[in-house]
Amino acid sequence: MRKQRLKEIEELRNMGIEPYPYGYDKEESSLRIKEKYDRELQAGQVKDDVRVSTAGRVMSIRDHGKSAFFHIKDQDGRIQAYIRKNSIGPEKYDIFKKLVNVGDILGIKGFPFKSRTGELTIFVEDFQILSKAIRPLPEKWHGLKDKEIIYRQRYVDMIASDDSLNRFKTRYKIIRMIKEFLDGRGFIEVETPTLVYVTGGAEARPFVTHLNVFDMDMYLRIATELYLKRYIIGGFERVYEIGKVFRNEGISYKHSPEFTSLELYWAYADYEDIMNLTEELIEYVVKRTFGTTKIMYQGIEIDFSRPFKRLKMRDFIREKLGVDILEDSDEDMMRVLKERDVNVPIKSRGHLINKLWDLVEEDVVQPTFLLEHPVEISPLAKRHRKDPRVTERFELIIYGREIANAFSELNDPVDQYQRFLEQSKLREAGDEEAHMMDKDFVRALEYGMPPTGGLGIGIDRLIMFLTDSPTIRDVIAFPLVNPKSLDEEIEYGGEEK
RNA sequence: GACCCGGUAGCUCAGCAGGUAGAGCACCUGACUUUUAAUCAGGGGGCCGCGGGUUCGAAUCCCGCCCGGGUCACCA
Repeated sequence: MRKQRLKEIEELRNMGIEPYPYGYDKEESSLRIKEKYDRELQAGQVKDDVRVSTAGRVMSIRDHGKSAFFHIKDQDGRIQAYIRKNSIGPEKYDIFKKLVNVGDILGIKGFPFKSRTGELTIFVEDFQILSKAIRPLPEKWHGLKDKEIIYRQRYVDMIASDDSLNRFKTRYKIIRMIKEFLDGRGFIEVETPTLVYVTGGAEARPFVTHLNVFDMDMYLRIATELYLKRYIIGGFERVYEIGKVFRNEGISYKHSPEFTSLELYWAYADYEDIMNLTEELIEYVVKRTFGTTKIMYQGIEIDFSRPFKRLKMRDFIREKLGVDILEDSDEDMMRVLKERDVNVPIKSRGHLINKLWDLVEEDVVQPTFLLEHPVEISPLAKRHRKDPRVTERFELIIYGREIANAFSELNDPVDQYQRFLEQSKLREAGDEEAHMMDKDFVRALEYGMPPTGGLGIGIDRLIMFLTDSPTIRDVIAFPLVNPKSLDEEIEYGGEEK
């Protein structure tokens, strides 16, 4: 088929038609044209006192001999066009019939009318080939189902599936809404390094790279936290960054080695303030994107209206499993785990608590703030002012998944140094996910960081909910895939095969 | 990492009691001036994921590998 298309391109050039011209005067989108004329025209009615010009990819052609209907698709949707031999002239019509195929990019000019069946259509008076495709599109009815092609060649998926194209448009909108909200609250969007000397702000294995000028290993950031706090120390009071972070770990429906995080830091605020901000932010985004706070995710209705439920981690686990993570012994907790067939080597009390939580987290479906995690599992959070066994921390749980993590930030340099020290010991003992000692960050804290509340949101996971996507790969346009040997030979012209 | 399922035409899939590789869409040729999965007639198109084995003969059976999907485990 490629051979056939390459032949056609040659034919076009022989006729003096450039199959890859430089531009086109696209005046209106398919959507705009429909908005303008759809209501005013009745089926069969013609509006030939106006002219429209648009462009897009040919998605289907229904040839009737001396006339043809076809659809073109652009960023905003699809629109039908109608071309007729006696209107456009036999030469041009012949070019359309023989040298225009599904998949090509076409510019069309003409006037709007409504077909017998009532679909707004452009009566084509002139067209121009803007790009010849030499590969065929996927099947028009069943579309593209092969996940491998969907992820490896997302451009094909976007062409074939309006849902896919729209999903990434929605992603853009959601991120824009978040920025709009935060800007309105006086937050300043900043940038921090992606290449770092030491990683921190999360527990994760980093990607390692090498800097030639200093002949030293460097890392890709695993979080933006420690640099954003340096902004706060420097004098900024409300900052945020939306950006990629990298974690050299497994891939799953909710994990990607490269993902987008939002982190924000708010001086003089505590975790209560952050909690209020978080639910306002989420509600705002959902409402502005969908016009309602209720959306369906995988067949279940999720209501994002404020206030979100607040639930103390201790209370919830006690209620569900009958064990108290603050009062009961490790043995008691172990017993509960064993009763539920969880048999894992226990590394620490914190690990036990995490495992208990894993047993109950899927019971939390509607947006819920999980509060006051024990100190053992919250190394970066301040202790609770009323109960030193827990921290001023919350996670936002939706559909059993963590969407956000926040706390009153630790700003005591001595305490921070101690925690780094403990972490680096773990690191030396082989724990690749333990924090590295970040002496410059401790030094920065020594200059004094105001009391600060911080928030991290997994943007991709949030977008999964808002686009009803079952896996994170569906909301990352070009997800990481196994490179696989590029065995496809690409040949042009001449050669026989 | 363990287990399960899959990889056949550009796409969606059938074929798997071992015996010349199929359909629909797409493509090419022809007919058709309001179709929308247009219709009708004809035609071309395949390293059956890769490598090995069994066999007179393998898309089909056996072994290994690669790639993908799912479940569980690990991880947060």
